[in-house]
This record gives sequence, structure tokens and C-alpha cells, in this order.
Amino acid sequence: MEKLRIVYMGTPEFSVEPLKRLNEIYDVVMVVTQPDKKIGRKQEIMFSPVKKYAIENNIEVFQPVKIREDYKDVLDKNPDVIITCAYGQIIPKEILDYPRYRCINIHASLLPKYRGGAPIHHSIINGDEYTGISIMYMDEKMDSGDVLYQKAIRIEDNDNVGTMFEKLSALGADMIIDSLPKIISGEIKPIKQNESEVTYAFNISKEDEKIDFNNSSKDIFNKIRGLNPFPVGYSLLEGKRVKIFSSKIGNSNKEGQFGEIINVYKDGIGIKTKDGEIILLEIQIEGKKRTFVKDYLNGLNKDDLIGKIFE
RNA sequence: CGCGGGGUGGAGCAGUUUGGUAGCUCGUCGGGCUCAUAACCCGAAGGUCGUAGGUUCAAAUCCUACCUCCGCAA
Repeated sequence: MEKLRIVYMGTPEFSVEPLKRLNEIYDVVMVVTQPDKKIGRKQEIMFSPVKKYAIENNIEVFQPVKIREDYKDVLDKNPDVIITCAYGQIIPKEILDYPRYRCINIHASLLPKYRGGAPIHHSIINGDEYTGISIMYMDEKMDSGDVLYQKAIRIEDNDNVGTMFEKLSALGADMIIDSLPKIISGEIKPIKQNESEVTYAFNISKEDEKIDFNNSSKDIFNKIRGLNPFPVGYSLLEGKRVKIFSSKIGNSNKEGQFGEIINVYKDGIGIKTKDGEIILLEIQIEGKKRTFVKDYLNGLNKDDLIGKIFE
């Protein structure tokens, strides 16, 4: 039997592991990824992680600005199946209808929960106990196709977006390798999503990144780790932007207004929240480098810090 | 030429405006106290102050260029 011809569509680091595993077994004839972006102060051109992998492994790369209009090159590759994973654009019907084994997507949530672009962030921010991977057929709407294979994974208290990305990326890779043959053979049957249980996880907006201390400590804790390491939550202290990378829940009952610094510990600063205290452990003040609060405190008078307010 | 903030012993900072023997908090090492300690006391090591050049009797500090890190914006 000939090797399956696969066109793989994906963009971020998350998409690399599944691609790598598929490429070891099948014939990945083309990689479709988002156009190169200029990034940073110097506007240097950055390739997507998927593109880097493709170049290193001599796979043809296709980067349409709008795949909705510019899809012919994909069809010309005559793929048997198309696999997508965090590609970043809606795939047009012309592509969906083409491959004999259809288009299969690797999505980082337990569908029908968290359709959309930022499922991992939202599941952590919401304090979910579990998330997972769904292998699914694609249809014309975002993440709405029939589900083929699903596995859950636990979100531990010390997990953040970074650790969950790694775990889910590896899980997704395992799952697509396991399930693809069974999907093609018909051993796995697609199951419709229950529309009444659908929720959405839209991309994180600028407003979402701001930490509001007028919330419970638990919610703030989840939000901070649900934004770390990207895009990272922030707050303002004396007009300066302070990114907050990690925190822990404190147990001080001191009075104060929300966002006020009520305690300075050896390793962190305690901030008043709606129901208690959150202790910041790792921060970055604008213009400075990322640092543990423990180190940051060495450079200043701790008593002056008490009473200042994050807003 | 998008806007802005930094680079000072291992870490985080002060000192730069008003040039004149490099300081603070912490860490490290040695010693002491203690049943004990991440606590406390005593002591020590460790820096050509991002790089190059300039001004000056004298530069971390003033001038010029460059390197580099970072925040915003895109």
C-alpha cells in the first residue's frame, strides 16, 4: 500500500510535534502555514515554527495570505487527507471537499467546549480541572465538525499555558498517529457535537490581559497562569506596566483596597483581593527584565512598598 | 529613521542633575551563637561601573559612536 499523501496545515510550536510524528510515517507533501511576520522592535522577519520544521525537512511550504481565495496549490498536491492543527485561518469548502479521507483537525479542548483559537488559555483561566484533545472532521464553521477521538488530561495547580501546551501537543501527536489508520478504515465513527453544550474560547484580547484585583484570589491565580508564558497578564503600579508571570494564593486577612500591597514577604508581595490576598512571585517591570519578586525586593526599601496600589 | 526605559562584584538596585578614593539589600565562603534553623552576630572574597574614542589634573558621572537587553506600538 502506498504511503498516504498528507497536506499539513499549522503554524505555532504546538503544531510541530504532530507534524513531526506524521512525517515519520506518512508522505507529507506540503505544509501550509501563516505568512512570515515581522516581529519585534527591529521588525525582523520570523518564520513560523512549522515553517522552520518544514524547511529543515525539505517539505514544500505554502503561505497564502488568504487561503479562502488562494487554495489551488493545495489541491494540486492531490492529498489523500489534510490534517490541520492551529493553522489560524478558516479553510474554504473547496479544500474541505477535496481529499478522499477529508480534512481532520487536532483541537486542544474537549469539544464541544472551547471552540476557537485560545482553548488552552481559557480552560486554565476558568479553573477547569480537565482539558484535552479532540480529533475531529472539519466543516465550514469553526471547530464544529464531528468528533472522532477524544482524550482528557488533568490540569494541575502548577500547570500554566506553557506546560499545558507541551502536554497537549504531545498528546495530540500521539492521538493523531493512533487514530488516523482507524479513521481511514472506518473503525472509528464520527460523533456529532452536542450543540447545546457549545462554548467558545476566542483569542485573548488586550483587555483580557489586564489583571483585575477586584476578583477572588483563586480567579486571579488562574488568570495569571492562564496567560503565562503568553501573552502574560499585567497590572499598573505607579504608572508603570508590570507583567505578572506567577503567583500564589495568600492567607492574609489584612484590610485594604483591591490591588493594594498589604504584605511584603521574603519571596513575594501580597496584594489585597476581593476575598483575601494574592502573592506575586515573578514579575517584570517595563524596561526591566523578568525577575523573581524575591530578587526585586533586594533592590528597594520594603517598607516603602506597603500601601502602594496596583491598578 | 515608530515611541520609550535599561546595561554598576553571582542576583536585585542606589550613585550620574552639582566630575574627585564604588555603596545598599541579598547570595557565596570562613568563624561564632543555638537543641536547631531559611533566624541572629562577626569577618572575608568578589567590580577595568556594556564597548571604543574624546574633554579634563581627575570620568560610573560630561560629549560622540557603537553593541546589547527590555516595555509599548505594529
